[in-house]
Amino acid sequence: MGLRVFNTLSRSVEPFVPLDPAGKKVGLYCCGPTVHDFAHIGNFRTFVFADVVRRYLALRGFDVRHVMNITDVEDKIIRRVNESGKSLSEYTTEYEKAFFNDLEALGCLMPDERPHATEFIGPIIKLIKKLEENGIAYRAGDGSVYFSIEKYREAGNRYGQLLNLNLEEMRPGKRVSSDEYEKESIADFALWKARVPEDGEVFWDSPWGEGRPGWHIECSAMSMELLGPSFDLHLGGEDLVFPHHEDEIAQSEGACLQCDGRKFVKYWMHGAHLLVEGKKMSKSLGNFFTLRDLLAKGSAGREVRYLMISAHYRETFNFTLDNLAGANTALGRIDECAAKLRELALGQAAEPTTDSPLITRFTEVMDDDLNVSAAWAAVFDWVRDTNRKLDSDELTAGIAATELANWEHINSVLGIEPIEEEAPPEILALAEERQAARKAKDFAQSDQIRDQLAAQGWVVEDTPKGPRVKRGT
RNA sequence: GGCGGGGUAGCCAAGUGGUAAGGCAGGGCUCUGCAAAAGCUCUAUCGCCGGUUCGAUUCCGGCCCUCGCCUCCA
Repeated sequence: MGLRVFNTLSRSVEPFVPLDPAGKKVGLYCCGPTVHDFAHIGNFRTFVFADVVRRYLALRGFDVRHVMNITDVEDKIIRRVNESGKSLSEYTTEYEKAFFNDLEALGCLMPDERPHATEFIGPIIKLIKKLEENGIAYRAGDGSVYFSIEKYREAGNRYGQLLNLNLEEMRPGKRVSSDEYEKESIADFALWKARVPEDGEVFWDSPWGEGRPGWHIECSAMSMELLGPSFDLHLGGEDLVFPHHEDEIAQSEGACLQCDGRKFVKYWMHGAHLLVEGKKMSKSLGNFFTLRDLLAKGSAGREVRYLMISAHYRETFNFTLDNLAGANTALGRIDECAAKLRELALGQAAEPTTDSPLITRFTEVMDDDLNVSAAWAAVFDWVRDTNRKLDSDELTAGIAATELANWEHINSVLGIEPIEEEAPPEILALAEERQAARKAKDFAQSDQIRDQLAAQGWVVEDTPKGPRVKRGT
């Protein structure tokens, strides 16, 4: 059995078979952040999810090309740019930098491509022109260009592939009724927005005059430009299913760059949102967190990551500060176990044994639509089992090296950076001094030294083989 | 109003037609000069009510609660 994933297109779990005839290359696109502010932990759940997908595909032997776009032009950004008096790029660069810092702190691998919307104005225009040629895009009185869902349907396409849509029954929301765009139908969406005074200096020339791209078209243009008109995986948060992803399909398939029977995207995967303390994050509830908020409270990025991938990606996850505090303990057990194996292995190198229970079980549950919860259960069962063997001296250096390699193999997916720090000489000297005091049964002295070490952030453990010093409180 | 997820121990969270993984927190024990670490061990009848079944937490129906989407949104 190979990897199986839930595809939003079919609303079912399907075997994952890449488009590449050789079954090797996989194109993966994940809608990235809009850099108008610091991203919050809810945003990051999606990006960590994408990172796990990418890493697991790699472990499964696929050659993944991971693309994550940066939306660096849209309404909110333009408003803030005008308020701040900065230029567009001055403004967005700051948040983009913060975003990638946070992404790294969360143990995410850098996406292979990180395209900016503003760098793809050419391909965006080209795509809109194609839609115009196909009679699916039209110009409105205000100079903007819209996508006509009616024309798209008349051309034999289906609008509403990712969800059941009943446009006639749609309840017009506040935003729609107050909408002053001159579009023909309420469901139509902007491909190109004509320049208005509020846009300030943010605009580009186009065949339709000065303006800027609509939001949905950016992703269609960037993904197809970098991954081709038909690619394997498109990820994003569940809220993007409609309209963003549905519109991406419409634009891309409406442009007919893959009208040879292929689809724009073969598998759509959506990550569920997270709640904080059982509630939707909101500033007034005091449960709105960015990653830097949590780091400032003393959490480590890997603890946040662990929590984010402790639950299945399709389930709403309840993020609590209590559980975040416990993540440190849980990860510490893994560190501890790995550190003991490392000591025992004495630097001996080993290859992972793919038939080990740990790897077999891990792969089996991850193949089943990425059941990370079950994967963690496999990890912790392995930790307990390994500790037991360690305690009873059952492991040889060679086996320890292999077990360590096995863990590192699956950790290439979990992405939990080990915390390891060599104790500096003065700390080791103190530990030796304490050991001497213990030998002399001067426990008052040895305990005093232990407190001294603790004050400097080091914990000393007395094992049958002598004292061990490690980081801790 | 339409559509779609959920409700499993103090918290988080897997899973299954044959009485329930894992993590955190908590209790007991072993080890230890004391600790720490580690190990062992204890703590749930799976929202409510019916139905199907030899047997349901798992299937069906109803109800209650909760979350999301319905053109800002990860």
